[in-house]
Amino acid sequence: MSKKNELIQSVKGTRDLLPGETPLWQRVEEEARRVFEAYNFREIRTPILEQTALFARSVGSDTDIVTKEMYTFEDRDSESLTLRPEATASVVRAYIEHGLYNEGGVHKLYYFGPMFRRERPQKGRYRQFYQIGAEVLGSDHPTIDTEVLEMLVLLLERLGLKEFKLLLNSVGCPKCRPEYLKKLRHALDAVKTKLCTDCQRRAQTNPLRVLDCKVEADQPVIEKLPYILDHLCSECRQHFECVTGELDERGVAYEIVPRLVRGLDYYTRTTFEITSGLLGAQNAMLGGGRYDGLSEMLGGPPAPGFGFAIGQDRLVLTVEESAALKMKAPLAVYVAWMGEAAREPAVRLACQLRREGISTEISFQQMKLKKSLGIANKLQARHTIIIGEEEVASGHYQLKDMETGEQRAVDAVQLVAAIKEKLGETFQSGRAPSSQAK
RNA sequence: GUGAGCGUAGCUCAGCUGGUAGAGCGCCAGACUGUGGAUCUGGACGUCGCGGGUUCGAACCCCGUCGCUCACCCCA
Repeated sequence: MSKKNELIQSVKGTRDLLPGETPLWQRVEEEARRVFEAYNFREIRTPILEQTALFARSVGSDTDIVTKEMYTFEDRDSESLTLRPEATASVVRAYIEHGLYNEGGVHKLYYFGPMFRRERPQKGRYRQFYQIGAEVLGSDHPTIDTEVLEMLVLLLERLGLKEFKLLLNSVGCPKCRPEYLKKLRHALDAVKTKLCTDCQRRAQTNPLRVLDCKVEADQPVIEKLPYILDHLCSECRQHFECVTGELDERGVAYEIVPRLVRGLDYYTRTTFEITSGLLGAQNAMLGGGRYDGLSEMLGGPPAPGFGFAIGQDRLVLTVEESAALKMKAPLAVYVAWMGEAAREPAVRLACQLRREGISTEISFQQMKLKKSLGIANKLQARHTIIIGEEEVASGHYQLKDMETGEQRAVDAVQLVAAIKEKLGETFQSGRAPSSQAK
């Protein structure tokens, strides 16, 4: 039990996004929406809470996520529930549950939202973290893979990112992978003793991960291990060649990394990751791939899928680091009033401005003009409207441009129009231009 | 779950070999009865993370604990 008066702080691995940083988050979300919708994706919102079995069956009951990272608890009726660790399973669940496949064609869906994984927090990794993801359900055509990758690269470019790499691999399918794994295990048995202790353990638990080892001394050994790319069945090989061929056609740069491994069980064929050097140890900014058997695993009809998840926390970090976006949240108008006679006209004017969508601040108590201007300055207001006894009497208010310091008397009746004109088209909303609808 | 580093004012940090706290920024007020951003002057704000130990005396040394950060594992 916590002591009285003890400070209560946010749960470990969760954090508050303060107004200083939310503009950047909004910017990223707006750009994602715009790009996704340009590719004809539509938003889906699924619950944060799901039955535990959903993740056990899709992500894989032996994966780290399921065995030790999920927030799982018993509901009052002793049903086991879990805070979603990822969203692909939920999207596929919804697709099946509502029979979207009956509509025919492919479904292109995107989502935003928080995910939960109980790991030790570090840079770019949180227990509540945010993903922006998209899924295409209903076809295994390689062009889908390509189109989605093209879309992702466009999004990153739109956000001003330069330092990123698209890493590509194929992990085969249930037809070719088991055989490959057998070969890999066999090869590992022969060289195991030359590897680091971590890899010796991985050779048992998850042989694919050995390929991903970063220990310098292990590299010569790892390079001689068989890669799955050389052991794909003909269908998987053809699919992969199609994807890379079309990426070339579209001018999307990529790097084939035969050692790229994903941690979720449901992946088949194409897998990929986009990394950024600006991120520290957790350099995977987003990842995804194809999951052709997932729908069946969840009791649905055959419905091949391809998707990705962007780590929004990490994306925001790189956008910050690359300093491509300077966010300002300028206020359009500050209304300064002095004297009781000015109060009502000032309040009425502020209301009018706000109804026009012009961001406006007004003090709720009377103060010296000097003080008001100080506040207007701190809020970075573009304009200050000064209303005192004289202004009320004459019906002309002082309109001051805070940047230039210029000031003139404007007829109160024409004030809103005058401000609109001064703000110009880009600032109709009174906020930065990023809020323009698509 | 494992390891390392760090917890001093709202923020960034200083504080020599132990003598009960300082700077810059920010904040508030004034110089300037209705004109901001500069300058100057003054002011408020600290259980030195918490608990225990050593000591005449602890922000400083020791032990424990909590928190944060980074890394491992794994992933977004």
